[in-house]
Amino acid sequence: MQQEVILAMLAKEASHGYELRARLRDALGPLGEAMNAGQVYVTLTRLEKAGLLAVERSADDADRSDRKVYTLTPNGQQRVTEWIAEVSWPKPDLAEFHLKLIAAASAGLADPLTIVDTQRRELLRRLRDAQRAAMAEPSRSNAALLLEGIVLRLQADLRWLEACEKNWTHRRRIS
Amino acid sequence: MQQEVILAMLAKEASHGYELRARLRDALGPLGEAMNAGQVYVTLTRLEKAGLLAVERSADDADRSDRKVYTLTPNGQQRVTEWIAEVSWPKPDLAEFHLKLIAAASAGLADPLTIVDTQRRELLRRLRDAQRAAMAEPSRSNAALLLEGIVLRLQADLRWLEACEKNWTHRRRIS
DNA sequence: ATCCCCATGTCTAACGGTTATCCATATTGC
DNA sequence: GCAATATGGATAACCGTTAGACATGGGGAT
Repeated sequence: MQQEVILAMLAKEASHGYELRARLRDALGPLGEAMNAGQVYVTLTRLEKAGLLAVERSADDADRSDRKVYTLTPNGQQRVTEWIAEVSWPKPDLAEFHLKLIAAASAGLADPLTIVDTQRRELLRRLRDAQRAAMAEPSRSNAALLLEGIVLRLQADLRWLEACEKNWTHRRRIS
Repeated sequence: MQQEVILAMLAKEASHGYELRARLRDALGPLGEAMNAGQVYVTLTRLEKAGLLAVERSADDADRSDRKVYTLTPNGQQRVTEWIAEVSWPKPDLAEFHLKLIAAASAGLADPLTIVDTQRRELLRRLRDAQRAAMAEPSRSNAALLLEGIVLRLQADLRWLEACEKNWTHRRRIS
């Protein structure tokens, strides 16, 4: 959970930490299930220390003044604005699997083709799950859109596994 | 850099930390450029503390006995074996961008379609870079294979951006 | 010979994301 | 009434990453 996501959610309205988590889960659909509240609070605490948000005592829950409402500071607001204008994308994370194949082969630990095959089965299973989940969501909803991205990702990764299979098959022939 | 990758590389042969990094970089091609040695040493230290590898004083460099050679312990060997048999895949990481769009729209910070457009340009640039890099690598090499995966990934993500554009265009019409 | 740069090799503090678990209070269902 | 659940908060620890520091030796330029 990137810090800026939390800040951006607070740009709309101040919230309790728990409420923030609920809003994030709502936006993520099934993919937000695994998000735990501890994560949100850790991030909120760090952001507060950095002066990007402030804590107010809840006014709404008159009999529960121990409840915190988190709200952006001007610095926090500015950070959100900057973030919106920034362009970034997650770093590719295929290296671990790639290195697994290489290490397994070079150390004689396993047949890379077997590893690829097993992985393919898992990705196919995940693909089916994601497609099923997407169809269960309302059309054009936030969750459906995100799941669509996951589906496309998995399809691309499966194509890469095909390429891995070909590559390692060829190497096996050579050696 | 996942711990098990380090362990698996050591399954082939014991190495200096710096040597390990070189071997990893070799396997990753251009994508390994950013990997710094500090990262490897942090991981090696943690693994040593966990009893998965041991340190021996370098015998090869007779006049440089302060050099360390890292080698697997039996527990480390076992962990590698287990890892090879495990099936996992990186968690999807499209949520941050997705939430950026949602937050920007709901807090009135920016037009999601503008964000998508800007991001698309960036991904296209990265795609060209990756394709160019792939062509510069020897055919069927480790680096070429990994770059192929990156290319496929970027293509999938661009497709998702198309879907995002459609989705948010439709929402704009509705509201 | 001396100096500087680079390569090999090692180390470390800090940041940020994640996870598991704990605590507190109020509400709901049996 | 009691247990389970929901709302709300907190924290230690782990792990990957990053930036930067340090040490030694070799090679090239002066």
